[in-house]
Amino acid sequence: MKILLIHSDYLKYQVKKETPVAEEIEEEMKEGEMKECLSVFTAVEERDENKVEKVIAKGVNDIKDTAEKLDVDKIMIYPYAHLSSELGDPATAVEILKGLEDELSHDYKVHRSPFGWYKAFQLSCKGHPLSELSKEVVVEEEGEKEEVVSKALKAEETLQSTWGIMDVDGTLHELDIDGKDVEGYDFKGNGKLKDFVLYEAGEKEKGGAESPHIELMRRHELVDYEEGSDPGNLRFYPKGRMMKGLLEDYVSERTRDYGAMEIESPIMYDIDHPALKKHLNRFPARQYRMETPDKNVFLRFAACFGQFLMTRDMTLSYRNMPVRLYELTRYSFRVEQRGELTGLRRLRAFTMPDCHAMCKDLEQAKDEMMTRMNLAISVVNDIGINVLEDLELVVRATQDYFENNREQVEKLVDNYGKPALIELWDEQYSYFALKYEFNFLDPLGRASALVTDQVDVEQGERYDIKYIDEDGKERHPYILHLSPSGAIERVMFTLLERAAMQENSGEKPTFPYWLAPTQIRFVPISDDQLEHVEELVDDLEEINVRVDIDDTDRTVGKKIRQAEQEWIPFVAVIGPKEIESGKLSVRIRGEEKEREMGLKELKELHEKKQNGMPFRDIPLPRYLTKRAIFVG
RNA sequence: GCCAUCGUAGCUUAGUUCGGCAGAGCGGCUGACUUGUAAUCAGCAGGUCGAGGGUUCAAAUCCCUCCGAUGGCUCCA
Repeated sequence: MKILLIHSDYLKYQVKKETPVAEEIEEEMKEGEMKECLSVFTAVEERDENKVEKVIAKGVNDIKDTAEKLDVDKIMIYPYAHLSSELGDPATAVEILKGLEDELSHDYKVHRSPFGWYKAFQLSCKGHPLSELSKEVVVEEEGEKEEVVSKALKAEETLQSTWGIMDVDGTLHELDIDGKDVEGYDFKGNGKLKDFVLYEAGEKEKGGAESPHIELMRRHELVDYEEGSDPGNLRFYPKGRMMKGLLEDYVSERTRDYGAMEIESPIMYDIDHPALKKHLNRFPARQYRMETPDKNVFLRFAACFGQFLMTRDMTLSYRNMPVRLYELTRYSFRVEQRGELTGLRRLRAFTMPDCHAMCKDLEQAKDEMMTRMNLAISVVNDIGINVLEDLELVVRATQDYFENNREQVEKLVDNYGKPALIELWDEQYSYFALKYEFNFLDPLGRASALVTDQVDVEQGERYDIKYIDEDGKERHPYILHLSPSGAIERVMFTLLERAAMQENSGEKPTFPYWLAPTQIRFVPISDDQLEHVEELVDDLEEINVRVDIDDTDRTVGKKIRQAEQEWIPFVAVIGPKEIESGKLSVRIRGEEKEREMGLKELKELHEKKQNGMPFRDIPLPRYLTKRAIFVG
């Protein structure tokens, strides 16, 4: 509803002729006049339909607000269609206008001019600064929005789960969880798994400390908050962008190697698209919503939409299956509740590698899921996160699915290689019947999922994705949803948290070598060595090493300290001695004493640590004196 | 979203209890020093005290609203 409020000396009207939508009126309503009043020109709009009472309440509120400020006791309600181009139906309009009249009558003298008549009117506006005011009365489409996005969210709230631990040999131990007590399994030597159970199903200790990665991501000039955006949308500095880019490169390369076809799809979708609308109802998340010039759209929370709409239009035969599609979503968007956001761990905009496989039947889906689990294990290990030591497996399924496919779950747990948490749902709240996750546990027992794969038993049909089977009949595929590494930001979160854990246990914290922003730093003792160092750096860059030079006028001690604080793996001090001997004095991070070696040996050490992982050039100027500071 | 805590220079922070001149260290800049494996010395610049409103002779300090951050609840990649 749109309203235009005018503080008037008077408003006077005479009814002339009825329009097709005119309300029936008494003779006495055919003309009217009010002096020293607030004139309320009103247009009821389409979006007010079905929300009559709320619109009235809100409108009354707004009008009273203004009336109080202007200190008037008379109100003229005047229907005025020209305020809006999206008018509601006349019956609703009359209902709302009458409602406003009734409600306002309690406190004001109210006159309502008739709806749907051509009228002549004379109006005198007082002309002071507050005398003209237009307002839009919008009732949040709570009902509607909730309907669209939250069925799965709501279903999840009432979900009943039973919990268990499955051994590698397939034995399932049912857990009895009461607060901080877990019975039914001997967690000896497996404290992390117990922490994980408590995090998922029990109560954990109160009073958590700030996640260490938050300070680290800023101190190392990787990532920072961006107050100019929405919460959970971060800025990446050059070093952070490089690290993230390398991870993106690697995960994408490995996923393509597995046989996935990389595609690209839009980040926004029509909220009124029938298949998408139903899909939203089966995914427990909130979306960013926005208006384009022609449509109401939402921002994707994963790559499903684009890939499914694409496969729906494809011609598929059983011979093509499984069909694997991959996209690195930069970004996926989820409007997580404000209090759920933390640093790199939980964001509203994040980069997720998302790989779907269309499988012709459940048997093929099971086999494919196993292949993909091995891909994920290999990818995560190679990145520098130890799957067995650092992560915990959970398999979640509906009770029904588990009973009929227990063998699959046993194989997944066996393949992972250590006891896993099992969650069984009493009903299927979302589109998947089974999912597994690799979860990282921080020292305070907070779990974050990285890798996940799901068996989707609904959306082949929902999106009308079809393949022609051997018997010539059309069938809907089972769809797997894999993120082979988990969100890239969350991978960075895990790496930083792990570094903090190293530090706490007395080790020197490190980045995986292939991700270290600077891999080798040269520290010349004085400016005299700069020319020589320059040659060494040129030489090293030939074989793809990220090298830089500390050419500041700090003391050697200070330069070393600086390099240590940047967690640089190799630091080479160059003075007259080294130039003389042609050797290098190399400090290796984590070793007590520096080592003397030739350039060749340093190159070999580099190659060994780089281990064939992707490479990007150093993202900052070679000379430290040329570098701008991003954070303190 | 709810509850709690927090927001002072680029960074870390003192000052907020009980209203009364906004201070320091690091970093930056300038100069000196040209240095041998985790902090060289001196000087200078740098502040809408998160934003807006209110109370007051006077607000970083008290009150209100908003924004942002952290932790917990809930939830996820």
